Amino acid sequence: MSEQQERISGELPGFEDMKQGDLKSIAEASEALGVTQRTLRFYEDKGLIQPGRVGSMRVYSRREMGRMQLILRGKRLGFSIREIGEFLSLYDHDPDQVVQAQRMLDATQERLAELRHQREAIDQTISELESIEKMSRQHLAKKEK
Amino acid sequence: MSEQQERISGELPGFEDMKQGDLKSIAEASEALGVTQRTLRFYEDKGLIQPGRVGSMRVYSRREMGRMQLILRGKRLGFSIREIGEFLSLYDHDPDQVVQAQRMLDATQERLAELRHQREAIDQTISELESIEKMSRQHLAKKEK
DNA sequence: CTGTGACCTGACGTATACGTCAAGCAAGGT
DNA sequence: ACCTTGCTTGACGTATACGTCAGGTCACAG
Repeated sequence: MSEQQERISGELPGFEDMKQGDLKSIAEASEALGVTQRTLRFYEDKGLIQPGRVGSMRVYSRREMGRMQLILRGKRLGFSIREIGEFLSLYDHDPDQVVQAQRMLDATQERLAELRHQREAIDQTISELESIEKMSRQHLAKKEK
Repeated sequence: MSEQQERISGELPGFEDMKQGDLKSIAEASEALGVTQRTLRFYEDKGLIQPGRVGSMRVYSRREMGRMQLILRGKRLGFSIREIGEFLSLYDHDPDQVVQAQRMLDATQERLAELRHQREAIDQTISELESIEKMSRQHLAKKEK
């Protein structure tokens, strides 16, 4: 094992539980989060996270892992990376989270409106497709004879 | 008015109603269909339509207009241009439309499954967002005091 | 000395459905 | 002769979220 990787996750054999504060290498972080290393570097490029460095190697602390959870949640909710970046940025520079919560509320409502609209569109499309389905079946049944 | 355009839609002044069979220039076709000229050329490139030519100018007959309606409908239903192209191709080379109807049925069902799945996902996302909405409001209400 | 593994930094590729120039031709009007 | 209109064919641009090389460092194993 190279010193480079072991400096972080295994330099104290037999003392794994004591390694300082859950610091993870990029491999461990991506594993734990279920994303690729590329994704972690990408988010870093976009300014969403700022892992520490040991030499040139990235080090992911609990803070970064927490931010990543928020980011992934934001993605599941359909926010773009840019939007998520704005939330996090506000979150950082807004001690009592008032501005932040307000913007979040706004964005949430916009997104809800979008989703409700999409839902209607999908429902319409579904019923249109169902009628096509029927017609196709009838057409095929006729030719079956 | 240039001869080029008038050859199609206006060469018989006073007899506009008699111009042979609803032939349209690209401008008229795009106008009637509510798409841009670029779109018509794009679909032609992709092989979805084959308008005739008078010299180098495209001529849209009722047949092309009909195909365009099908194409636009397919798009509204969420099929990709490639899929639509396949339908039309089958439609062309399948006299009694049995193969065609079968493929259509398959694709329709796949799409329906997708949409129902999407609907569930959207419903989940909506309720998650609604709970975030509540929490944001509470947070703001607290800070309001 | 060389191979191997984990990491690093660019930088180009991907998919979709067109939008947006750019440059050019033909023909009628002024 | 020149301008304008309508049309033509390329060909590059757009947005998003990464995927996928290519090329290079570092340190230890054999």
